[in-house]
Amino acid sequence: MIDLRLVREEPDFVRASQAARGEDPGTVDTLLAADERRREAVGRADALRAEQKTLGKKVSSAAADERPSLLARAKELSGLAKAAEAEQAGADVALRAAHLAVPNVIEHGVPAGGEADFAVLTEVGTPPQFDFTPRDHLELGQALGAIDTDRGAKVSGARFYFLTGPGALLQLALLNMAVAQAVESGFTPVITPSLVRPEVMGGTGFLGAHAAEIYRLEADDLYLVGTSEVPLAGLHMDEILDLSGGPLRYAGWSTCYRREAGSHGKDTKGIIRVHQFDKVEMFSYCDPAQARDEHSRLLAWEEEMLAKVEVPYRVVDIAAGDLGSSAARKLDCEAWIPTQGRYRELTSTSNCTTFQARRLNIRYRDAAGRPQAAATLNGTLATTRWLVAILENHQRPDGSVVVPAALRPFLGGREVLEPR
RNA sequence: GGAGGCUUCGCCUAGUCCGGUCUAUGGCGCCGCACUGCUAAUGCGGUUGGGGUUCGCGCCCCUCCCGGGUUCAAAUCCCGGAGCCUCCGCCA
Repeated sequence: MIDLRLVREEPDFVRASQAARGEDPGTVDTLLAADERRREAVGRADALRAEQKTLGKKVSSAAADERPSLLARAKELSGLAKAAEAEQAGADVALRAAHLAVPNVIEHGVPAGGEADFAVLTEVGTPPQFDFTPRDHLELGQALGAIDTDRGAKVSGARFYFLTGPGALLQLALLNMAVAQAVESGFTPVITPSLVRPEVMGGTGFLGAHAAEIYRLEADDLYLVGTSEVPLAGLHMDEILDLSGGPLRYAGWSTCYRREAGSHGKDTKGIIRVHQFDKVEMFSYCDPAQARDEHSRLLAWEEEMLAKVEVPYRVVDIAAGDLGSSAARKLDCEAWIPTQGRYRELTSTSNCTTFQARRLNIRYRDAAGRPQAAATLNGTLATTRWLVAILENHQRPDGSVVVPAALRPFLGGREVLEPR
């Protein structure tokens, strides 16, 4: 939810954000009207309740002969107050709905437009030139005995896989390296639940337009998370945090589940787009005034990881229409995938400002000691998909794969993965 | 799966049987002031959160896990739900 004060005081600012997202600026006016109606309703109900309360108190102390008339008045007021309360409840519901319908206000500088309108901020490294025909990650993975998608499909269906032998070890090495970096950088490592309650999933903003992406366990009314951002955001739900010592930073390790509804036919081969994968995710709670700086730091930590695996990548500024409801700005790092001849997303860091925190009731005390909505941010440190970039970029003519130096300590010192 | 207990203003806690003066008790912590020639002790005062209104002081409403109900009136009575804990059973 966005800040209602901002909507009241600078509606044009919010309308402009909606326009950049390609969404209806009219939702802002709907919200303003709902806000106005609610405040009127609250005023009426409060006044009636106050009157009813004082009268009710008189009843207990009234003389016997005054009681009947007092009770009659009280009863009448009670009815009026109930009606006003019902009206207020209706106005509350309407406001909430209008409030939830407005996505986060974009950060200044975010490119307007849709999926194709991203801006490339930087490119790092150069795509490798092979003097042989490079193999794709699946071919490499199969030869190494690292990836088994056939049996993944047999056991669980399309978009499932087994990581075996060196594949399993490589993923563990990568994720462990991510955790090690996070801990060194001051993050608290966390292994999170993968199933969350509806209010947590909803609070993070995932039950809106992308609800079809999410697995739901109907028998238990729980959702499988698509990222540990969800449980990490829920971690401090309904709490008032002490941020006086700087941001609270967590590095979550979890398995992630995605239905990939609507992506039929895309990336059907290998492990680029799968229903289940593992991820180490950074999550930060901070003072909203520091959120922009924190976003830069998260990006820097992502780039540090990408440097360690030695793959060429670029950083893109995602356009407003492609942000998702919670993010004010989203920066993706995309790695070069040789056999596709293009860059693919490996990391994504979002500044959600106070949007998620308002929904989840996560606050901190400002300098004056007043509770205020905190800012939340997240960013990827490593995922299963990284194996694709590592395998393809570091392959050699014989199908072996060189392990990036930084990763070797996490792989028992192995320098090369050899085909079986 | 079965049985029982618990949930109160940051933390702990009184109050719930028997509805109104609960405008919720006390302790810890925190803040302010006073005092003692030190920031220690002591005393006094303040300290839930949300909302409405106001230039402001302030005033008002809501808030005793959540949602309904009874009543002029609910922390308190009734119904439903959630979470936590204990024990039994089952499984690992």
